[in-house]
Amino acid sequence: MTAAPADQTANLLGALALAVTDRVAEAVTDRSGCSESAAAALSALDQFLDRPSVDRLSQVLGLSQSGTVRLVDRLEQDGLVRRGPGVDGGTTAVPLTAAGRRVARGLEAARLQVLDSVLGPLTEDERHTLATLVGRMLVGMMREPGATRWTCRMCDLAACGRPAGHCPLEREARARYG
Amino acid sequence: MTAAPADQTANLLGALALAVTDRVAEAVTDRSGCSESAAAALSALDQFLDRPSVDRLSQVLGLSQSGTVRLVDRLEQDGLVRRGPGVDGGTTAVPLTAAGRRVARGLEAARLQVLDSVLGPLTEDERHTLATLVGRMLVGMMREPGATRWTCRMCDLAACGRPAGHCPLEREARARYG
DNA sequence: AAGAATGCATGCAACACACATGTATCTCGA
DNA sequence: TCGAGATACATGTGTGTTGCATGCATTCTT
Repeated sequence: MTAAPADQTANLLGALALAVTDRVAEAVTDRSGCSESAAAALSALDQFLDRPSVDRLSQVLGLSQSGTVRLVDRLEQDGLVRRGPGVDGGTTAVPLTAAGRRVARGLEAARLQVLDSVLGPLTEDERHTLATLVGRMLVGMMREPGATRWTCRMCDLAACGRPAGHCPLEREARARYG
Repeated sequence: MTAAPADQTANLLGALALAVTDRVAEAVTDRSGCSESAAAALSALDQFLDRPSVDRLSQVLGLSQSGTVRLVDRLEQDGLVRRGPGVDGGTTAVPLTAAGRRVARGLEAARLQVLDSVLGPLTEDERHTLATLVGRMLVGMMREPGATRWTCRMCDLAACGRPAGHCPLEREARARYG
């Protein structure tokens, strides 16, 4: 048995990333009945933003401003969000409706369930090891805040452990930018 | 410091998968100047198939048959593939042109470069550990051959070590289906 | 108070994709 | 050898998602 090629790990990582992203997207869109970007928007609205504006949402999702407006149009038409007055007159807030929050929660659960099943073959110890390595890679991929889109869109804040300071990205961000 | 939540690993895995997929897609489309599915098609045509037919391509990419026909239209229009007679009169072969192969190779290199940089923070030992864990997860995600789309689309066969029998998916497939 | 900047909305267009259908070729049985 | 069914590719049509350019309202700066 000859040595594995140097790039095998890289290749496997790419395959896993693609496969996992596919499965999550499939589960999430099946569960919520809405498109991928709509799902990402709902997830973000459920978690990231206090009083989410259209503009902020466009940053999180990496969509253009007009694209985000259309997306919000669709979500509003489906009764998942409603537009309201923002903090000042120039902005519009986009809070979730009760139905929207329900869909968002379901979609997050579906995501975590898929991810959990992917981790199925690993022991507890191995998961811990994996978490460490993945955290380091994610930290390495960090960019300045507000660069393009959130690397963490679709993240589950509670699961991530961010409030308790367990999220490696959050910790790194604190260390870098205070 | 309280214990990390049980789902943290799952969440980190999801974040990494999304981030990696994003970066790869960005690099690949920047490099090749074509869409994501076009890039996947070029990669597949460069590697997976002996005498690729439209139908087979649609299976690999998980596109509908008509969608694949349009995709091939575009690729042909860009001079990246050319349609030719297939093995029998009913089929059409879609080999890469020289230009197409060049683009495909560049795109694969861009992909591996991104993945390699993601692995940057890890030591050699850690990469080895990661490869083992990722391989196990991928095997766990396997489905019957011909299910929907290839989990390995965009894979680099040489990097994967498939010819030498290093690819965990290939090994598992052999064990299962001979 | 005037001008610049910011944020949201809309007209318009492009792109990728799916569904339904049409057409050509192959396969198999009588 | 002929015809029925299967297979594979192509095309008409419609839809959903996105971006660009632009218009308009509000806020900030000087």
